[in-house]
Amino acid sequence: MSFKHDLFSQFARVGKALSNGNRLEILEYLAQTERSVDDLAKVSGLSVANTSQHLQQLRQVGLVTSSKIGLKVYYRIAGDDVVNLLKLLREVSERHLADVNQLVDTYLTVKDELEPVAREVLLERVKQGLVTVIDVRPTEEYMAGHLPGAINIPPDELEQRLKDIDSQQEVVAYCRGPHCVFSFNAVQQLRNAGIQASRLEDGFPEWKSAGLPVELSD
Amino acid sequence: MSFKHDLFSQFARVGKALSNGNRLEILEYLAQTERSVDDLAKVSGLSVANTSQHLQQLRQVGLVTSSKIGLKVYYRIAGDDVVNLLKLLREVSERHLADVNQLVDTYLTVKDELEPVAREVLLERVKQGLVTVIDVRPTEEYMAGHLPGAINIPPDELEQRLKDIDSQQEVVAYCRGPHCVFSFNAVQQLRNAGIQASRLEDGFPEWKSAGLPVELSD
DNA sequence: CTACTATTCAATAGATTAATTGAATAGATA
DNA sequence: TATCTATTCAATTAATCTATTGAATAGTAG
Repeated sequence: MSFKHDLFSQFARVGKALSNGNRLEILEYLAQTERSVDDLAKVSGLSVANTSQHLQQLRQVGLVTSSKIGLKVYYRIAGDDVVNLLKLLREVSERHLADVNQLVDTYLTVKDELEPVAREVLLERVKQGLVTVIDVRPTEEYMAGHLPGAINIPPDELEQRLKDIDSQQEVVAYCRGPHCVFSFNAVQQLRNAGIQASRLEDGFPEWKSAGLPVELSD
Repeated sequence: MSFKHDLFSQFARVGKALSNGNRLEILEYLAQTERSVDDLAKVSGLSVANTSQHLQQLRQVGLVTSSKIGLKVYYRIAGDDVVNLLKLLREVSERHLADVNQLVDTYLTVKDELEPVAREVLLERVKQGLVTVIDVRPTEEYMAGHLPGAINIPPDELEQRLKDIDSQQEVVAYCRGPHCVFSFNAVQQLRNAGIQASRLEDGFPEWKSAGLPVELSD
């Protein structure tokens, strides 16, 4: 039964692309916005050659696409289904791998108290002007797309900008994904400042891939 | 940033479990029903020791669970989320890997003509008694769970049982999953016999994990 | 044309993986 | 108790993977 064997081998190629932590990290960066190779090398901390090789592997199985503009080669995620696959991979890991929960519990100690906000609920409250949404990702990622009405406060600017935030209103923070530490820290800081704050359950890529409205900056 | 690194490494462990065709095949068998090690070795064509090692890898990342009953160790899929992950892995592969489409086109030449039936549509028509549903998997898999009202006709029995099928009624066939050849072949045979036949879009595991009703035989 | 930048290519060493083989173990049966 | 069965363990080989290094290539700018 060669067909069955060949077919599973093909599916396994995609699994293999997801079998390395550095590639998964690169995919998370690309889920925020397209980036060039050395841009990705910088944020991931890998060498340029190594980053390039990982990107080529991802491209070979169709998880990312690329195009050359001038000197630079820009890579981007191939589609929303890839974002969904990554989301499900994280969820399955979290549900079935004890080590993941242990890590989350160790590093994100505030997590249990946080009760993340669901996407649909947030959208309604944003429309009614009842909530301030802050995007705690780096500005370049915010610029490439963010939640409607969200204001951008990168992690290192939060402290000095606390005074600009309406302390009477509820604040919801989000960043790259459900395990991105930026939003956990932000919520912690906001609460310490006496502001009612909570975290969005997922990050920007999941919001976007769910087909919810997205705003661009130029 | 050790947390981020460690977390992606954990997710990568699950990816790694999905990075081998034989393991994916084993997971598909387990998605039908729980099975013992040498049972799986037989259906997959792998050696027992090799099968055992693959199963241990799957268990280590929580994709399957096991329990020993008497001499035998029975393995089963850890949850519906694992079935969904496999489904999405297949879909992403099919959408982004040209090789998959080429394989499907080569081996399942009838595919384009088939227009698979959607699950919800089928459920309605089954309730109204408008359609005969046949499960073309091996009997042991059928026994462990099948669509409501489906009759079991394993591939090698179809020819001799063609005369038992009401040729006035529409027939829908399904098997292990969207790429399982049994149902393609069955539809072909049925059509050649002048029966109006089509394929269910997915297989039994996807039906079950979608929360749709399932019937058991004893 | 030359120098520079961003990316890819090619070769390499060390680590990991898959499958095989044969032995070890746990539980059932005679 | 001795034997049989199902599974796991341990050791091995060949193949593959990751990251590093330095060179090659394509495009840009002076």
